[in-house]
Amino acid sequence: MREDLKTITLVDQLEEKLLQYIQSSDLKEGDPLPSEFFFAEKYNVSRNLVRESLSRLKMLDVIESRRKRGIVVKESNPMANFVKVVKPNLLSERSMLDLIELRCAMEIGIVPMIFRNITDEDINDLEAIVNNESYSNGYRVGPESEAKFHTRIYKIVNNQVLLSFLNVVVPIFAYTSSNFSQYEKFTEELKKANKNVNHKDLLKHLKDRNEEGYKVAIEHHLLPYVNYVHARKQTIG
Amino acid sequence: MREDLKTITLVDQLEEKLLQYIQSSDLKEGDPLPSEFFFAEKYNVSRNLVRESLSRLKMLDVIESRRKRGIVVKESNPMANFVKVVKPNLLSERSMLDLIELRCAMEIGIVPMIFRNITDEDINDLEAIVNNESYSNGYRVGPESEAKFHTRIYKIVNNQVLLSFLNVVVPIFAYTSSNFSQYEKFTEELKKANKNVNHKDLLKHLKDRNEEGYKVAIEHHLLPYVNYVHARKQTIG
DNA sequence: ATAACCAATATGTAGGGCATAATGAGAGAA
DNA sequence: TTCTCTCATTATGCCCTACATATTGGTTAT
Repeated sequence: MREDLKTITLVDQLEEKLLQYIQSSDLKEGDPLPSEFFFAEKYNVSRNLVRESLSRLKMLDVIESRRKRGIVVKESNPMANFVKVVKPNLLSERSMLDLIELRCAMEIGIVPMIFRNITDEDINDLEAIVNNESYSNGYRVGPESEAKFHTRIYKIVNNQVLLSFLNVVVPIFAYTSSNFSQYEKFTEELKKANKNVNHKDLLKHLKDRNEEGYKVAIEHHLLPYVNYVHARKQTIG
Repeated sequence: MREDLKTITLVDQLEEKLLQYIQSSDLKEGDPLPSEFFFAEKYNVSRNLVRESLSRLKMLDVIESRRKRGIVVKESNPMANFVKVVKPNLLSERSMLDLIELRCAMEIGIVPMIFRNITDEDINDLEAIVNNESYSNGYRVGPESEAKFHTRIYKIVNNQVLLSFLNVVVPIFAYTSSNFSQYEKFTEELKKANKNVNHKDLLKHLKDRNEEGYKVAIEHHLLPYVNYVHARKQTIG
């Protein structure tokens, strides 16, 4: 019934106004904003509220403030600060599953871009990473190695937002594989079906510039996750 | 040189502490948090700073506050509030290109998930949407129709975060196609090469449950964007 | 026992005050 | 004139008090 008790406060409105002000005033990165006092007068609120609103924008990396220098506009990576709040403890399982699913989709979707950009240097770096991996505790490498390899892959695409996204989802993957019980089952099944693909296999396709082969391989590589997400979503509705 | 003048303030630290507090205290959605006064005492700061920190978390939808009721924890869609700040005016061209690229990758990557989930009801809805589209001003529909169709596609995947992501990037697409000059050139080229794919074509593949055909078609459908992004990135380095 | 009322409580907002650091102008020296 | 040092100015960072308001829960009255 009374779900909508969260009142829209002055700070909320002010935040909106300040955003509009910044957007409409055609400011570029590094340009200074008027002082807190100015906004307080302009919008007829106390300096406290202005500070609160600006504080929100600071967190989102829209602006940055320096003592006395005042506040300057920032052009930020829109995903960079996400990593602050997207933490396993604060997310519902549902959201985590969504994020895992998106990461898998992303990884498959960037294949054309990878093969458009890949250079010999990329191959060399990846080779070094793969040679350093240890499969000591089974056929699957640890989350750190996993992240290292895929981060390097993402770099080929030359997309900063994509890299930030990976930073966001890596903790989710780590959390999931160590906390969600039935998870291991899916990896086991894959192994038995002999469809398990490791980084060495992926690298081979990259070396051969074999886009189709890589695409199939990466789909298999991610299949345990996709299956897991699908199954869990069925369960929790 | 002196780029790093942005001092780490007490609010920044407090924000971190409060996040940790929330994460470590094992609170579920709807659970109340201690009062602002409590935190002020606990961390030896003024209530103002506590309010500022909490205000940031509110903006990120981690918490929600109600008069007197106090502050309660929220389990939010991690991407939902993004749409507030990811606005064309506040982004560098670079970030916009990154986002466009990611959206294309996403669209291609979710194809397996679409065909895993699709039902007759989905087909019917999509058919209604396509029949309502007007190609009056050329062979390409407007951004609204574009968004409508793809939103419905995304719904098939049953992924809330994905839908939010679409909300984030739609304004970017609209801004780009109306503000970035050489953009139209790429669409033109595609049309000439007779590779242009419209929603009707996509729908046909969905109807036929033809995953491979759809995959190829959606890649063609998005090719103008991908080419545009690639070309621009080459130009701006 | 139910209804009306009141006190306690926590957020929302205002405004004053002080510390500090960066800036720029003005004074003094070469 | 020009360079350097100093100081007033200014804007952010932080604290404190006070009050309005809305919700909650207990108390009183019927």
